[in-house]
Amino acid sequence: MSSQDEQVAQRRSNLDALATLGVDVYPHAFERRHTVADLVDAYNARTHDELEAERPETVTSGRILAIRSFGKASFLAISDGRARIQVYIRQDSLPPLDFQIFKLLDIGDWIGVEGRLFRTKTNELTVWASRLHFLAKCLLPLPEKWHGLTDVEIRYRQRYLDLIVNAESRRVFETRGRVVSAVREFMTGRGYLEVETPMMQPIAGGALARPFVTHHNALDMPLYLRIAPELYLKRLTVGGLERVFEINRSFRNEGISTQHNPEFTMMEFYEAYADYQVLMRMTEELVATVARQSIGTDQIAFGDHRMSLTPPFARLSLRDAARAAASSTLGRAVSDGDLRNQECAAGLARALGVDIEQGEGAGKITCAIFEALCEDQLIQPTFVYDFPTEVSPLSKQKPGDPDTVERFELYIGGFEVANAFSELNDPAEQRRRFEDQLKERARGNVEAHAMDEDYIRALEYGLPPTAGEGVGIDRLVMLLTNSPSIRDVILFPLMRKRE
RNA sequence: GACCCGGUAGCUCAGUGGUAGAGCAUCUGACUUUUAAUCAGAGGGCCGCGGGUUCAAUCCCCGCCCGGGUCACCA
Repeated sequence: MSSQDEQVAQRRSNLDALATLGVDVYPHAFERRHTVADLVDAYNARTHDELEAERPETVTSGRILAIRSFGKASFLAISDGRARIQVYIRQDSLPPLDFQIFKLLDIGDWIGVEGRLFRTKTNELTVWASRLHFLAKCLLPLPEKWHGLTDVEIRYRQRYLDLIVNAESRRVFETRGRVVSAVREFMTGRGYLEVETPMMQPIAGGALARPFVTHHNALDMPLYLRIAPELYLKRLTVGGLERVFEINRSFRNEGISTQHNPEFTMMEFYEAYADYQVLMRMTEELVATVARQSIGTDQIAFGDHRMSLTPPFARLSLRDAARAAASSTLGRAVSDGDLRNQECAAGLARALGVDIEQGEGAGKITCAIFEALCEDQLIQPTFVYDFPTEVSPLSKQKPGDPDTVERFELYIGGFEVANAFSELNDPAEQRRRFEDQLKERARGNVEAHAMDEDYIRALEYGLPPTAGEGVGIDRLVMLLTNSPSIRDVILFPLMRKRE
């Protein structure tokens, strides 16, 4: 019998023995007076003498994380997930049945404890158990107490184990919860209405990405999991909802990396009468406020870097960034005009060793140069603004410069955290952009945007001047929790099927 | 998809072309204020899977599976 089988058999036999004693081994509820965290909060500051004077009584519960046994006396460490407390067990302080129960406990079991609080000789806050209640069995051995669980594969596949033994992991997901709450509070506080739009869409639009495909049986209709909520949210702005946001799960059928999970969370919002300049100022406030509310500061450490999220953030035009990087790499002056000319831009890309595809336009090449040379250098928060029209089919052009749109991306820690633009609201121009995308698609670009006639019709009813933005919640949480991989901030990241 | 690294006891990790190792965990015994408890003993292994080389493979070679990283693609 393997060690695991042996340990499971032992735990099963302890469970059977409890049942034989007449213990309900799967009780339905337990009424506790305090959580473990309550006790620690309330009594951690009390001295030995204060506790002896007060003799506070409690009924609490948790999972056993350690057992130190001395024959007729023992110490347990129990946890409610938030805090730990010690339980002191003595044979002469417990009813005989409860001591029998104690002897059949294993590490990982859930128990309820009644008793009074005191401090041991070593000054540890402890519950002196007068009653023990069995709540549920842990049939499998837990990871080791000292090194814990470090195998990332098990941490992702069996997140519950990670959460039981790695306090840091729990802290990350608590922070994530606070980030989402803070984002919601920030938006609703500014008069935005939280809405929910379809995750299953007949046309997957709003971003340049490959969708997941599914099928509705009764309607016999192909459907796509959304790649973005964008087009639906703007339909709502057409409908007069002037400020809307959605905390949305979106899905993109693409590679997995430290910064990409096939399903990910964005906060996308639209504000009528605003343009991208307004959103830059709002985004600074959002990021700084959310940081302060979720981790208590807007000064963060990320890997080897320290970043300040205090507004204002740096601003850098995309072409200037690409131009400066290309100039310094090549040791010769590169002009704005060079980047706007397809032949010059393609030549630059070749000289810089940046991969581009045959027939790619100047705008796409400029972006490729930016991504290759600049992106991972942008550690401190930086708005990169003014993108080529070619790569932005839903954004509004700059006055007098049809090759450029009013769009920005926010970079922090070397990756993109937000993407925003003044929304294209001219239906005729939108149709032309979609048609360009169809040409892209015909060239074999599977990520090109699809035609969406209903969206154009919505624009024909009139979209007020509007700016919109998507903020990557997972990536924001990575920054605020100093997590190097997006999988560390997603409870159940997608993993290949096992067995 | 390409390349690099990894997979050995429940967990964390050593290790060697010749019968497989430690700590924690588990079991037995001692112990009524310990806290990585201690002490004495014991059990626990398809060394990821499948081929090959070899008298002999956990180790060398090839393929595959799973994971991590880098790149590519994307957000």
